[in-house]
Amino acid sequence: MLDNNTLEFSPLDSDEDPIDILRQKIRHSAAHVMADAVLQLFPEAKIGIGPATKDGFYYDFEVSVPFTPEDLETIESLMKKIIASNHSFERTELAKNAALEKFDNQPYKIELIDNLSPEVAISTFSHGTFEDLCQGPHVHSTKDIKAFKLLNIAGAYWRGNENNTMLQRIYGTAFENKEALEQHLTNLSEAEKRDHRTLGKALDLYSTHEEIGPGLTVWNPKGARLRAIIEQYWRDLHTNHDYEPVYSPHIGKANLWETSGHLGFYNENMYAPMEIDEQQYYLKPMNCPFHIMVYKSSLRSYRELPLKLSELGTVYRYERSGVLHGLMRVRGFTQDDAHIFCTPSQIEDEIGKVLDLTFELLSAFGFMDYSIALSTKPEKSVGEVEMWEHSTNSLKRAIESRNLPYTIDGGGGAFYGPKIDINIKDALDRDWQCTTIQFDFNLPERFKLVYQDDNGDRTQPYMIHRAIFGSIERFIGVLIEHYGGAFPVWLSPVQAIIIPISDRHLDYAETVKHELTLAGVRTNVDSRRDRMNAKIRDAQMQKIPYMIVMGDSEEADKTVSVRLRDGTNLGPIPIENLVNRINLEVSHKTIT
RNA sequence: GCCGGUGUAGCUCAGUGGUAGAGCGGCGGUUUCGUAAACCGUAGGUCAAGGGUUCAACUCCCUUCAUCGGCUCCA
Repeated sequence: MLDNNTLEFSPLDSDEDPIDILRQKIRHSAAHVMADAVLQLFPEAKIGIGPATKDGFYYDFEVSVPFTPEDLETIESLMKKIIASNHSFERTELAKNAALEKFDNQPYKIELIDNLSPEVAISTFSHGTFEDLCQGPHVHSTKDIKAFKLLNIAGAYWRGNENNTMLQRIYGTAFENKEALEQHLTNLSEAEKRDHRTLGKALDLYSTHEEIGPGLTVWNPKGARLRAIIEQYWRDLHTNHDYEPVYSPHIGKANLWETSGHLGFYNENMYAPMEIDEQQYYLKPMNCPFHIMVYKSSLRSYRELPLKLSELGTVYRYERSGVLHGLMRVRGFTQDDAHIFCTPSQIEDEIGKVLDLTFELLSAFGFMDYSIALSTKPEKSVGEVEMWEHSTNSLKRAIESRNLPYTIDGGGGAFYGPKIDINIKDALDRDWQCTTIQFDFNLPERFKLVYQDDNGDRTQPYMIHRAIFGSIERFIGVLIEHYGGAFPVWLSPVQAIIIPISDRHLDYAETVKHELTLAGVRTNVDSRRDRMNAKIRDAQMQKIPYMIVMGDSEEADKTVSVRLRDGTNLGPIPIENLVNRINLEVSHKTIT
């Protein structure tokens, strides 16, 4: 059994880098200055906590009237004054009683002090007239906060618990100099431009409708094309890796979900049942019970194992309205799901194969940076201790045999089994949760799964859930943001747009289109009565990789003039050369 | 779900207690053009929905819906 306590270590930390340590100090100090300013402007405010974060800082306040954007400006100018006053940050250590007394009109601080472990020295940091319970560290003086900006206001529950009071949180960011702040603000607006919700609309990929309902997506033709390409590649790859595709329905009877236990432990995320012929049916939140039924459709022999059943299965889960977000968090989505049924001796090898498949699949889409986390047995769990140990070790060995760096989330596994989660890092260095590989000791037991082993005995198989994209919707959302909408050629819904210079080139344009289409290129003729320049601009904004311009000379020479979306003009080339070039990029899945 | 913001034409947005505007897009026409926006004309809106206040509401108030920023980075 893995020891949760000793093996635990925290994910790769920013604390190593001196600039990050400095920023942390600056930001934490800025948070103090902000609390100082807020208390000066709103003396009756109660202060919560004010930590530095990955990109900035925040502070939580209880105020009778929520802050307005104008308040933010006022607070910001007062902060500037405080910073300019060049107050030094002073640390004071004090006894618990003294601390309680000092903060006796700050109930949240009192709560924090009461919860501090007795071994920790209680300290405060002060600058000017403001003093805050804090273990530091801070910069020397307020003037070391060289550049900051308040960003937004949000509600936040005290300690993140929705049973607690809702406080008003002000977010801001701070840097060691103006340039770094400017750079950060530029990055923020860059991220905004890449927002998949904006691009999804601009590129006409998908849409959502009030009439349909929140968290439910319809794919417009271009998005559907992209999705179909992704799914086709996924299917082909899975076939090559010995997965058997299956299909399952969207609803199933109540007793199925009772047996699986979902009605018990997953009820909150399931939609209300519908009654059909006096039977209750539920919309599926997961595919596993159906795949289990496929498994159970015949008595399995050990010779059939591992049995790997795969499906792009659409599931529906209730998500609280406030957490829905574009394609990233929705109520109806498609998992690239598979369930592996195997013998104990096969698990390590199978986990390894899933890892290999994962990296093969994700790298094809240009994701090369991963962070891997292994989650071990939580306090409350089902399944034999030996199974946990065997599985956890096999997960660990599979990762280590591939020399992959990983972290361990001690006790972070599901109650039914240990798991590996893999996040991908996108072009803006943001992490996205995709892949999960999970053991399940619960369902084989509940559904009484067996196989006939080589002694003729009936034995319970191991079962592994795994999804590599996680959700197709979210994965496409990530793809959109990663590429800023300029997809690699193999994924581009429209790979080439044909732009005739004038109407008299339309026939030749159609000929070229025909040839390209025959060669498998997704292309269209822009036959609108518009000038070439306008068509090019349009194609640029649609981020179409190839713009094929043609006029008299191309028609005469049977060539095409090719412009790439980065502005490069390849000049006139034979159609065949273009086709070869595109096909090469498609078959290599070249990232452009 | 909760706190706050937003909702005006297909899209992006302006607007006022006296019943609505631009640009782009669409459509019609003129132009036939050489690598990021030709020109002219024209149609299109119960100002998210419902209720209330008012002589009068897109504007003020309430409710609902949708959407955006957040809601365990822990002194």
